[in-house]
Amino acid sequence: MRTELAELALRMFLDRGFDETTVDDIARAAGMSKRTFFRYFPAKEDVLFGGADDLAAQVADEIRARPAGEDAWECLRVVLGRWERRIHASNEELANLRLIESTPSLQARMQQKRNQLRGQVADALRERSGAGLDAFTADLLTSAAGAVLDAVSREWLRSGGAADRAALIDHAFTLLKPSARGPGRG
Amino acid sequence: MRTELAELALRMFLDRGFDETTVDDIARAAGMSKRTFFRYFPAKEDVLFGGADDLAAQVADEIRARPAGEDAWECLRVVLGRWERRIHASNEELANLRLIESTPSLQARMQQKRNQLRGQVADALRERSGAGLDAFTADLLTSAAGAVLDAVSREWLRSGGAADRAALIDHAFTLLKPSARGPGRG
DNA sequence: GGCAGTATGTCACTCGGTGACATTCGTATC
DNA sequence: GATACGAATGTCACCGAGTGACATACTGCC
Repeated sequence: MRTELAELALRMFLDRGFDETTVDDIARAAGMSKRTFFRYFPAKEDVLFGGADDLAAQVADEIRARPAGEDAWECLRVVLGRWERRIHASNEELANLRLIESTPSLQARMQQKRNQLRGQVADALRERSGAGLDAFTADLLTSAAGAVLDAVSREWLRSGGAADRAALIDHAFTLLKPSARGPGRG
Repeated sequence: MRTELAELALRMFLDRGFDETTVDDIARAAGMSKRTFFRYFPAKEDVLFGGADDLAAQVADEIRARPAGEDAWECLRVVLGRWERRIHASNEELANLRLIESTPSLQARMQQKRNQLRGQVADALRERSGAGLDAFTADLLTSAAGAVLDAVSREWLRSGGAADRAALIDHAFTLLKPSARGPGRG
């Protein structure tokens, strides 16, 4: 039900634009009232980010499942690389991303979701490595990883979907790999 | 006028909270109508980010003014370090940041502003170094720099304002310094 | 059949934001 | 000093996102 609603809404957004599509329009098209729509989704924007919370938990779990001795940055590269490949594999994702990128309120919601994810990942990263990783470093590394995904998404968008996301991610992670100094090992 | 309005609004936000303070409340307290408020600020959130646009332009200019031969990452570290020190020096900033961090819509607006800044900085970075920096790398470096500032802000907040921001920024920039491989020089 | 619980609809309301139009006010000009 | 003009402001009506309260189905269950 949530899924059907989400698909319908997405189609309407791509067709008319996000701001030009009223919640009432969506609800009517789905044969329900506006009030009911808001019982499925807390906000209009969330219709596009339905799976984000589950995803965050899943990613955090994958992080926790990595070997405790593994370098934190390497761990992020592996897990987020996999995630990225899983999520943005489909063709629809390009239109989807374009929609988000061209709609401020959607961009805002996306960043909020990503920040939640980042927090969970930072926690998972610290759990995984015992007391070997301070809060600041975990924050820094997850923020940097987010920056990588961000820049890659932008480049992918810029290339019209032609860019090799996996290669870009790999390259970016390599470029920003923390230089070993201080208690760097996680 | 904008400034007075901004100060009044901030006081009210800190006092009652952002969501609990109506635009009409602010306008009334300032002796004007709601409509007039919206002629000074395009949105309620913007009352806190009045200077952000000027600041972005200023930062971009500083970037452009750096020597063309300087390493891009070093350039970011210097300019953003200065900026950071200038902005967050005051005591009020702690309460301010706490307010933003605890209010989703303010956080969203802040990130939007920061992303605008990021874009301008990326452009400035590329202008500065002729054709020596591709769009993706500029995006990646500015995103990473943003990640640094983000993580530092969070740590500063976590420490209750006690942390040494300058030292943290320095440390973070050093940690994430791009390893020289490929056409790395900017 | 009656009963509880859940999904839904309806209604009224708040608040952020905007467009249209009237009004005021300071000021330059004749 | 009257006037005309433009900018700032107020008023009003409106839209759309959300929410709370309450009524009303539609289930399964005893």
